[in-house]
Parts: sequence; C-alpha cells; structure tokens
Amino acid sequence: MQPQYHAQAVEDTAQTFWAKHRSFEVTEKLDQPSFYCLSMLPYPSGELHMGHVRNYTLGDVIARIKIMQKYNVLQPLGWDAFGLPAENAAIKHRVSPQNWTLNNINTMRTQLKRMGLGIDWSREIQTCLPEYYRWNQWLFLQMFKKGLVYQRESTVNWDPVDNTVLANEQVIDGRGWRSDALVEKRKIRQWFFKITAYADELLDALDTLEGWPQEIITMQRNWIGRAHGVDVHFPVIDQPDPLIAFTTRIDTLFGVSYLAISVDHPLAHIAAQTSENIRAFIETSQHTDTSERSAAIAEKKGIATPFLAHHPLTGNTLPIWICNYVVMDYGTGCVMGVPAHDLRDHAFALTYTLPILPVIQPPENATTPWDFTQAPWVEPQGTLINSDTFNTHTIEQAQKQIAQVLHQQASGGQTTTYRLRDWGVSRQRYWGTPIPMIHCDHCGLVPVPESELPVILPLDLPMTKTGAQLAQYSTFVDTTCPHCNAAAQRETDTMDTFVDSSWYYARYACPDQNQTMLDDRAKYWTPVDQYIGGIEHANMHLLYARFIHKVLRDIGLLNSDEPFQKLLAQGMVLKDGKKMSKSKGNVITPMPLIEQYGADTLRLFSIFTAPPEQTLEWHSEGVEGAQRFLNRFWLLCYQWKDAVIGCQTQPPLEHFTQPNLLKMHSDCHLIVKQLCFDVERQQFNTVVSAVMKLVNLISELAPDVESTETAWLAHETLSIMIRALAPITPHICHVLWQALAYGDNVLEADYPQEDLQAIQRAQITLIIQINGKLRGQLCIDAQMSKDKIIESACALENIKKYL
RNA sequence: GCCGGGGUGGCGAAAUUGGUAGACGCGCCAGAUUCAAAAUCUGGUGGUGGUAACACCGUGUCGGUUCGAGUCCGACCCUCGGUACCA
Repeated sequence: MQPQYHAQAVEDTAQTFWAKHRSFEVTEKLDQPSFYCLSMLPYPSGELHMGHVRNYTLGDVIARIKIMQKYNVLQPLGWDAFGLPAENAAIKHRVSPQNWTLNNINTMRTQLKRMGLGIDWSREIQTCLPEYYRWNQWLFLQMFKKGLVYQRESTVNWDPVDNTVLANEQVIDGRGWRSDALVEKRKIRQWFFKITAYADELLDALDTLEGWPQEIITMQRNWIGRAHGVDVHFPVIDQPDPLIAFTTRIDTLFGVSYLAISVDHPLAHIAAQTSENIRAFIETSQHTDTSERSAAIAEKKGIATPFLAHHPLTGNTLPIWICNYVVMDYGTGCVMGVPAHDLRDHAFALTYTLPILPVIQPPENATTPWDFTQAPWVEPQGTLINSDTFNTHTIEQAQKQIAQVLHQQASGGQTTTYRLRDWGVSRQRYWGTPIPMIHCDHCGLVPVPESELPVILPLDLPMTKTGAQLAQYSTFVDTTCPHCNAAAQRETDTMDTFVDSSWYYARYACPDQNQTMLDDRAKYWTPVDQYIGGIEHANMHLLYARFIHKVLRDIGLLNSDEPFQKLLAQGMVLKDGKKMSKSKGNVITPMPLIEQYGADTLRLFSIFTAPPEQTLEWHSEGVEGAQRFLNRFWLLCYQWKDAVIGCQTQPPLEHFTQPNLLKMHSDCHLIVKQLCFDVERQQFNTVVSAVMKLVNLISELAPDVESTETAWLAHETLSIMIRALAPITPHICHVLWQALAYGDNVLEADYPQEDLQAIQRAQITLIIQINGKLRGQLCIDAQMSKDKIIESACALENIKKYL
C-alpha cells in the first residue's frame, strides 16, 4: 500500500477485479431474494453529461447497497437509440443516423464503464436494432388485435417551406426552426394507442404505489384528470344534431348565457361555409403550434355564429360562439358559458358583452352582496337562485336532481371524462420503428403477418432533411398485400420512441430471446424494485410504461400489475439555473473531471452535493473538496494499517479501561445509527457527511500498535467507514478493504449496522427552553428522576433570570 | 395559463417531520510548516452590540395557529420542471 492515493491505479485495480470475477453478471436464483435496480436508459446524445453521472451513480449506490445486503441484484443498461436528434445530426454532419447513433453508444459505453458502475453489460440492448424493435412491431400487432390500436385524424405542426412535420421543440415562437416560416396546423391520419381504455386502472392503481413520491402520484392523477359530470344536449335551431356540452357544474345550468365550441368542431366548419369572417377566424387560429401551452396562454378570442341553441330546461335561445380556448380533444369540444360562476367565461362575457346570470347565492359569511359584474363566484358553496324549481337547493342536491331531470327528458346524462388523451404513436420520421401495416387498395389496412417481422428499417437511403423520408423511398414502400397478393404500400410512419422505452425494462431479463418478446425470466425479475430517473419523466414516460406493462400483463407475458415498485425521482442537474442541454450550450462534460480526479471523486461529489430529489446547481468548486476527502481517507487508512492488521481480538466493551475511547465508540455508533437511517430513506448526501464525521473522529487518535483498545476502535471504525462508503466510491474502498486485510471483496461484506449497546449513554445533555427560547444546558445522568432534573435546572444562574 | 417542485450564512447544504437553526463540506481569515509557493495541518467564520458572560435579530414576503414554527394554516412574490412530436 502506498502512502498516496492514486485514483487511476486504484480504479484500474478494482475494475479489473470486477471484470475477472464477473461480479455483476447475474442469473435467476430461487434461494435468494432478488432485487432489480434500474436507472432510466440514456439517449445516446454523444457524450456523458452530469445528469447521467448523477443518475447512474445513484442507481449504482442503491444496487451496491443491496448487494451488500445479500440480494441477487440485477442492474442492466441499454440505449434509447431511436429519435429525432439522430436525424438532425445526420444532416448536419453528413453521416447516417445509424452510424452516428452507434458511434455515440460506443463512446458513451466506454465513458460509463470508466465510472465503475456495477452493471451486467451482457444484457445491454439498443432499441434501434431489429432484434429489439421487431418486438415493438409484434406488440403493435397484438394491440391491434385487441382493439387497442386505431387510426384517426389529428393535428400536427406543418412547416410550409420545408414541407415537413415539426416537433413542438422545433417550433420557436410559432415559426419553423430552420425555415423560419410561420407554422400551420395540419390534420393527417395517424395511429393511436388506446391508453384511455386503461385510464381508470392507471388512476386507481396510483393508490397502490407506496414506493412512489407523492408529488409524482399527484401529477399523474391530475394528468389523467378523471372528472365526473353531465353531458347536456342543446338542440340547435335548423340543425339535425344537438350540441353536447360536458360540465362538472350542472348546478349552474340556469346560468348559461352562451355556448362555446372549438374551432375544430363540425358546427364551426358549417358556420365557416357561409361566413368569410368565421372562415378567417378559424384560419387565424391555425397559425400556431399544437402545444397545449400555446393555446392556454393565447388571448381568449371568439366569434359569434349565426346559429342558436335552445336551453334544454328553460327553452330560452342561446347564442353559439366559436372560441379559441375550447379544446376539441377534451370532452365534446363544446362548453356551456356560465359567466357568473367561471373565471374564463366571466372574462369572455365582459369582452363580448354577454349576459352574466347569477344562479348560486354565495353563503352568508362570504362578502355580501356579491358583485357579479366584478368577479364570478366559483366556489362550490352556496344555494341556488334564479333556477326555477331548484331554487334554495344546495349545490349537491341540485347537481343530483338536474342530472335526473335531464336524463328523464333525454337531454343528457351523467358521464365521466378524462383529461388523458389517447397516445398518438405515429411519427412522420425516418429514424424509428416502422409501423407494421400495409395499405392495400382492395383489402384496406392489412397487418404485416407476424412471420414476416421484423419490418426492417432501410439503412441505405439518403438523408437530406428530417421528416417522412421513408415515404419517398419506393424500395421500402412498394410491397404486396398479404391477403390478395396485389401491389400494396407499406405504412411509412414510424413509432414514437416512448414505445421503445415502455417495455425495455422487461427485455433486460431476456435480451437473447429471439422466439418471443419476453419469456419467464421477465416474470422472475419484474417488477423493477427500484427505478431511478429524472423528474421530467413524471407524466409521459412513466405513464406510458405503466400502460404497456398492463397490456403485457393482459397478453400474459408479465404477471404483475405495475412495472416500478419504488421510484426515485432524481432532480435535474442545472447550470446557470437551466436544464443542461446542447442547444443551450451549458453542458458540463464529466469526462475531463474523471481523467483529472478519478471516477470515485466525481461519484462522491455528485452524491454529496445535494440530496437525490433536489435540483443540483452545478458548481465546480466542490469537486476538489471531494478529492481532498478521499486523499485524507486513504492517508488515514495508511497510517492505521499496521495497527488494524495486527488487531485480531476484540476486547469486550465492559473491559474498556479508557473512558474517552468508550465515549468515542459510542459517538461512532450514534453516527452510524443516523447513517443507517439515511440509507433507508435514500438521503445519500448525509451518508457521506456521516462518514466524514467518522474520519474526523478517528483523526483525533494517534495510530498506536501497542494499545489494543485504540487499535480495536480504529479496526472497527475504519471497517465501518470503508463498508459505508463502498457503494458510493467503490474503487478506493475495494482497494482499502484488501489493504487493511479485512477481506478480498468488500462487496461480500455486510453493510454497516449500528451497535445499540454502544449507544447506551451514562450521561445525557439536556436542552432547557423557556417560552421556546434556549436558555441553558444540563448534563445529567441517564437515570436521574424528573424532580431532580427540574431542581438542577432551576438552580442554574441563567435559568433563575428567566423564572 | 394549468399541474408539480424549490426558496435556509459568501456558496452546496443539515435539522430523524412542531422542540439547541446552520451538522458535513466549499470558500474566506489567521496561524504552523516552507528559502518561497503548492500541498498538508491547527484554529476561527450568520448579522448587530459587548473585553467578556451574554443579549437581540435571523430560514423568499405579509399575516395567522402554538409555550415554542425552517417545519402547520392563509395570501402573495421569485424560480425550476412538465404541458402530450426533445428525450
């Protein structure tokens, strides 16, 4: 053992040892509890960034703790290798998306390995390879058979100059990012997964996810957005179909002063046929991107139609307006306008001078009388007024009875809607999984027979622009119909990459399986015990994966209800207050730091700097502190080496002759107690703090080979420190564990546990507060009686002052 | 806009969930070591007043509950993430 710590040499030694012993390659074992620890798979953007370091270090810390706790631990890794950036890079650098992607994977794999992660690399998957994506296609066909796949028109961002579909990210201030042309909405036929068929289960099962952070459960609950309400039918004068409006506030039905329909509503299109103004209004609303955010922050505008509707209960006529704030995708694309009791309707009514009809009297204790011209009364409290026979009813009674009356006269009924929309999986892009469908003029839509999977994505077409390149490539498009053998065309849309990442965790269990998507090994390993990934995936990825898991369960390939038992939503790594990203040019690359300081230093830094869930604002100063600590730790072990190796027998506690050592031993285990608590709640930054405290504690002692008591205390404390830190800085701990002759492999040692007996204290420090303010301290015997304690406390000079 | 977080010394943070605010680390200051520097070691370090003991103030802002609030309640400000085609 050298007196100086040389990270590079230490890390080579440890990594060679793990490789030689295949320390992280695992198989199914029935006599040992399994633990599946998974970090979200990376997108191969080109280089490792700090977010990766944080994510994979956290996962590795948890995996290694579980190994030391004697679980059969699986920690795999693969690549989310399809997606938009590869197409952009391909055009920019004149390489194929495949080459760009695979090169990036090779670079990043080397970088990840340099971090010393305990990963079973034999299970690596790459989603852009046919061995993987054929099962996307197979899954698509199974879902098609089950009626969970369908086609319908939906809106995309269209760049009229580049003639291509743009992702929301490619639209900047309403313009295409390359062409700078004003983006238009365009409707095209697209494929959908019917996630709404699982909406209730996805929502209700949230209550079973005890290992998930509450805020993510709340986000998913709100995202699904189940709302119970009533569909109300409003007959439209001189039109065959009534307007149907969904409302959760049927109690305000008598307060309706207008109906608002979406610009995409069929009735809006009929109105446009006869009015140039309406046509222009609808046209203007098309010049924006498709994001919900843009729609929500846009100025609320409307235009009256020539149509009128009848109120189903009063028979009054109501004007029908086309409004840019009504979304066609939610509910029925039509809402009833109740200005007196809805914020948005109130503002709209003021702008367009529509009547404000109060129908709920606010309760007594509210500001009375309520001035409805100033603000709507939106609280669901109060009694009904101006509502015919329902006057004086409470809101609850009115909701029940009005719904009943509507039902009786066939003007509506109770219903449930969801904010959740079906999952559009079509992409008009090249670099993705081809959708396995064929368009035949005679037979219509025909699924590709399973025996003909995979439908291979051609690699030899020229990349000149992003978008639907496959459609231009006749070698791919032209085929024959599997039914009638006539000439037919392949579907040229590819799948959303979220499909790839919705089941990959199960594929790691059987990556070599080429007969089926998943085999029984997937049932052994799933569900994932611990999933770790960025909070930015709280809604989409985590909801899609839950959905597909349930589909795979229903197909019989999996036997659990949920994919991820426990979830650690890691905070983002920010630089200058912003998410690190290439487009913002604020990316910190960790590799130079690893070269300079070693992987352990960077791992220690990323764990120590902030608790896992919190956003981490990047500052480079702390890295040197982490390095300094490891130097100190190494030197400490070096100084105690002989004493520790020479110390074989452990004197029982009660035979300790030096009270200061006994005190130190007790302090040590108090720190360990806290450490174990923090490990349990996954607050790893304070686990590092605890080890630092232990180092400070032992540094007070001079290494002494002669004193068995001192040597034993050091023997025990150093052993605890090395084992506690081993999951976080595995290389240095591996080498130190051997150097101090504790054993061959620290991974096989037990994770530290506090010694409760050691913590029993003869004396306790008591804090004395008067009116919540600290006024004194008292050191007392643990056995002292209450009366005696009060007597002693009152005797203190400082306490007398305040009594 | 909507949904979900966050805001504590010069900086990253801690406070076992209503009971010693600032553990641990970074930075800074002083000292030791050195021809000198780096590295290392020792001590100090929220603010104000005081030689000191100690006192008062202090966890984004304003208000409330409590013997006692960083922690609970109400309103607001700032900020980050998501917002369905970035992943």
